[in-house]
Amino acid sequence: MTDTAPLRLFNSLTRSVKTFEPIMPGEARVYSCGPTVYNYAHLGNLRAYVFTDTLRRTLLWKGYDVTHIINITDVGHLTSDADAGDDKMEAAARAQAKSIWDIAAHYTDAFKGNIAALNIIEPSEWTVATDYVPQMIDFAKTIADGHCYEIDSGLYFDVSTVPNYGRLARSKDDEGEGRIDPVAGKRNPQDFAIWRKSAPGENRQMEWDSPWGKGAPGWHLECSVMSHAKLGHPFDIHTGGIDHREIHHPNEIAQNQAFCGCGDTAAGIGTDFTGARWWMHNNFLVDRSGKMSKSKGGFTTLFSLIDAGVHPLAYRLLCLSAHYRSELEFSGEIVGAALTRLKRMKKAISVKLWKEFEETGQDVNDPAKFLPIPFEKRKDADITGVLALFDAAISDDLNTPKCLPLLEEVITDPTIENGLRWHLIATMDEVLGLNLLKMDRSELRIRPKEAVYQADQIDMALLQRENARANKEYALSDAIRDDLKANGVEVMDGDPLRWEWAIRLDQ
RNA sequence: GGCCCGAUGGCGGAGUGGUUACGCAGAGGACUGCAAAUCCUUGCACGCCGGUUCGAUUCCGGCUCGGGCCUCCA
Repeated sequence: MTDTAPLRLFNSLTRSVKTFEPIMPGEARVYSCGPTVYNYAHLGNLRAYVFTDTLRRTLLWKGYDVTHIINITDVGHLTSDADAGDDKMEAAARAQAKSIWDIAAHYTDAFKGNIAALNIIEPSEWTVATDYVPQMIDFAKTIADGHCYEIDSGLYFDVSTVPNYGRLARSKDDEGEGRIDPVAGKRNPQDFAIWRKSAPGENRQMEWDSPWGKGAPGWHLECSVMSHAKLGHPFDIHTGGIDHREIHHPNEIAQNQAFCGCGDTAAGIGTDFTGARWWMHNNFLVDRSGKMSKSKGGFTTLFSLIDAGVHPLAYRLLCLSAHYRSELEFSGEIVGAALTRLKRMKKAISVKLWKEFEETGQDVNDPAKFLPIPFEKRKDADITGVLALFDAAISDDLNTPKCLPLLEEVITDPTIENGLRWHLIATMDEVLGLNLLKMDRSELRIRPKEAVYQADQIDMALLQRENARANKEYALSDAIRDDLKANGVEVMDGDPLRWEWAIRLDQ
């Protein structure tokens, strides 16, 4: 932390960039709102975790000891409107005729698979909402008196009992002309459910006994409870999608204020108490019709990208090519451009590695050459100045789009000696997570689901073509190449990889 | 209806009061039997109207268009 630039981060509370100061020196405690596991994550959802991972990696890069929690929401999310709809999990279970627990397990596994495919570092711990129901009930008991009131549908939080409600959202108190009919009995339009009672005669797969009757916790409760249980309040940074800035996080803050009993200013904390010092929000992935969202349907998953022959890390690169606070456009063409960019980076590296091997006989895969420059030696090692620029860019509120050209410069600059080059790439890739050195280039060549040929068939055809070329039978060799091309295979004679899938990305 | 954000070259996307982002695509060249891949070179921009300024893509105001939130959402 002494030898790198001060880390400056945007805080949604103040809508400004400030130098990050941890509560405990050398430590950073981070909580990220995780997925509701009633369906597959779409690419827009995943952008949030690439952002969070960039934050995590940057903190590690700067020497912080990071504790990072991501929750899995397997209870409490409603399908629709003001607190009266189905639970999303229950609805999905019914639709698929499965146990709600099976639904949760299936989509949780799928999500974790996506996380791994994107080279996102696993959190220190995944917290699962249903594991914390007793703690949620305890939390609710603590705040019930003085902050909550009971009506037929459940226990509600009265937002007028905490100071400065909604300041994160910058919302106004006058509600205008909402599109949703208010729930009968609520004191304020913004009041939200802490505990939702099961309706009489309703048979839910997930319900618990509570002082307010059988039912399930409200969605906002879990994040307050799990962040408090795992990180303590206040912790350093709370992350989430920008949509949470308006409802979920203000509600979480209100709960935290009520639980802490500390009102707006907690003694000894030195800042307005919200439960976290920093609230950070990533912007949306959008397409021509607007933001991607689960409830809108027709979304793109990482799985469908892979089926089209796009490596997940191309999507990661796409995310890194824009600032996390900017909207990012998505289309097949756009992610295809990112894939091309990633493949070129990988190729430049692997070609240089191979040349180095031919010249010096050094093991191409020697792990020692791929080690990042130790934190305390980064300044000395940075004879090119490029590492300082990289540090400045990432320290400027995680400006990854500015980092990428610096990485590309390190990869291609002929004046950088290879030994240093590998260490510089490894050092930068600690933050960017593109797995540039250890992964083999051929791993980026993903067979599209619709592909006709198998790899061994292609090898066979290329062998025949080589024979034809050796005999100067160019009509035959060209015919083989044309056939491959017609079936989505590009022949690349001058490339050690020899051939590549042609990616067809519509839309 | 209320609140908020954005508008950069063909596409994506940084940034800046006066000098290159960068990537993808395109063009030219090298290489190749011809291509592809790769390498080199290269053209292309700051929504509209006013204002401030010696000078604005960058600051201010208005307009137009697009998007988000107000309901579950990353």
